[in-house]
Amino acid sequence: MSEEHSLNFLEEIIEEDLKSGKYPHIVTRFPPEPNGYLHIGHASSICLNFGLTQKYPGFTNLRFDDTNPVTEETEYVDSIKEDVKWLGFEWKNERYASDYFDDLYGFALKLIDKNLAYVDDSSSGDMAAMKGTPTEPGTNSPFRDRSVEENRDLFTRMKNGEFPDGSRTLRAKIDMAHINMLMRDPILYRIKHAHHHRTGDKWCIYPMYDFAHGQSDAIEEVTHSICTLEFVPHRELYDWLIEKLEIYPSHQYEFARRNINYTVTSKRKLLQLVNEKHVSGWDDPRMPTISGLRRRGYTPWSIREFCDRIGVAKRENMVDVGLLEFCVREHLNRVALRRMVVFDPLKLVITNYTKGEEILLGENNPEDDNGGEREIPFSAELYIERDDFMENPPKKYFRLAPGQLVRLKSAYIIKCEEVVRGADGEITELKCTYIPESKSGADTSGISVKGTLHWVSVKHAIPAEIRLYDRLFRVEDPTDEAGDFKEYLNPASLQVLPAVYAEPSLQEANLEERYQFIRKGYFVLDKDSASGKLVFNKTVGLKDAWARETKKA
RNA sequence: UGACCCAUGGUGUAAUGGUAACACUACUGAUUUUGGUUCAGUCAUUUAAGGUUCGAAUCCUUAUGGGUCAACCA
Repeated sequence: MSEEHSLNFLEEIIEEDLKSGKYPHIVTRFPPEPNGYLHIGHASSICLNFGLTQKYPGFTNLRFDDTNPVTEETEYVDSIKEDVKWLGFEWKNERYASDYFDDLYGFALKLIDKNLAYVDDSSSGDMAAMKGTPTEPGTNSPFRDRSVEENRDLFTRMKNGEFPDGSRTLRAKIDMAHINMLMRDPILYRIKHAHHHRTGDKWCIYPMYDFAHGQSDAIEEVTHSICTLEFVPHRELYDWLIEKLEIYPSHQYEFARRNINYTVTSKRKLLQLVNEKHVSGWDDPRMPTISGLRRRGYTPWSIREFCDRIGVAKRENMVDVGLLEFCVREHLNRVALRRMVVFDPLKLVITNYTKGEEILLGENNPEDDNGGEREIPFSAELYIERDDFMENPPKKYFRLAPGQLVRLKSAYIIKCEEVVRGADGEITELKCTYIPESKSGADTSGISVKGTLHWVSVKHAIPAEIRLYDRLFRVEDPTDEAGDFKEYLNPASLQVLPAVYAEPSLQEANLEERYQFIRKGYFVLDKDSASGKLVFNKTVGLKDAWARETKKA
């Protein structure tokens, strides 16, 4: 897809490692926690991890980081697998941190035996107090010097369920004065009498992230464990545990997560939007989730292309959503079937058209020579877009106006002869004449016009519902604003047009196909459609030079 | 007030001591039976100040700015 641009910093590291013979092949993993749906930010990580092993010898595992049973659910596991597949990637092994709970338990025992871990009876409040601050050292827990035997006994009993939640933890014995807060005797295991989505009620103690992630990497012999920047301070602990446990030396590398403007990419915040019904669900087409983007009409290719274009680096960033839109337009322009749909109808009668009706042919896609054509019924009574007519047009307006010529797409050139008004002065109808020799594809009129309009025959039009979307938030970075991020939701992010007029070929619309409603934008059928009821989502609009022009004036 | 990470056009990424490049956006213009597409063009002395060097976006120092770290979350 994308050939030879320069290497990102991870590719440089990997090429170095491969060249030096440090590894014969590489192993990466994509490690989501199944506590929410994947979003566009995850797509970067997915494309990175899977992309690396497409480019270099090796493979990528899908590993669920399911160490916190109270927030994790099978529903999320299923959605994550579906999304990764839909994006076009295949994992070598499907693994779960919970697959390794027995190994992890053994690792904990090993640390205890090496006198590098201890059971602490302190409350979380006490532990926080003893932790110190980034500028002040912490103090040792009074339970820090228990004997190996006592620690073993207590930890075993923790596992056996003899103690209530929160009463004890297993901590690494490192250094309470360490400059890195994470090295101040981090918690390794905590007691949670909770049902786990995979291990059921087998365990009542669960490992913390730091005691599961790196160890799982080591078990799978992951060579390059890639995560986001906020884990940089964890790397020291990651390395310490691997060293003390004497397990496979996986290495952690960090890159900057991708932020996109006018949205949020935090599973916590997205969950709030879902739970508080600000959106219809995780797959609401306004959501930056993979499932939302899919329903919105984004293609896997466009998302991969987007991730490819924004690249990988270590600096904070805010990517313009306009680039995502560019990527999807780029793809849809190549594949979308052209169709005509009138959103806001104005009736147009061709007074000199006496043939009754005829079938015209329109190309499915001008970008595709093999795209074929579809039939479009034409008659004397048509609908055009209300804002494609102006009684007193400004300069450079080359749509329809009294006395002005315009082409009807794939049909004839017409001229506006008369404006008909209703009782309240509202324009109700346009009377036009057409030029019979100007038929599309067989034009012998010699007339050239500036404007081309889409239209639909009144008698043949079929109804459809259209859902238009705008950005979910009014501000670029809702998280950066004062107050709650939800105060910045865009109240006009969804606009429903319950009954537009579509050309009849759209009767055959299906979920897989992408459509360009000519001069309107790209659309995709929504799953809410039923037989006899078409519902379309707007994926993204066309670039609109005229709108820019009018805005300037 | 500590430690760590980062700093290149409006945005995102290149340039690995030797002419600041590519893409998006924006703006010009050409083409066009979608005001779409396509094509051509325009838009930066690299946060600042010193230093090393024949030569610095790149190396060093300091400053400034931004981010991260005190969850029994990941």
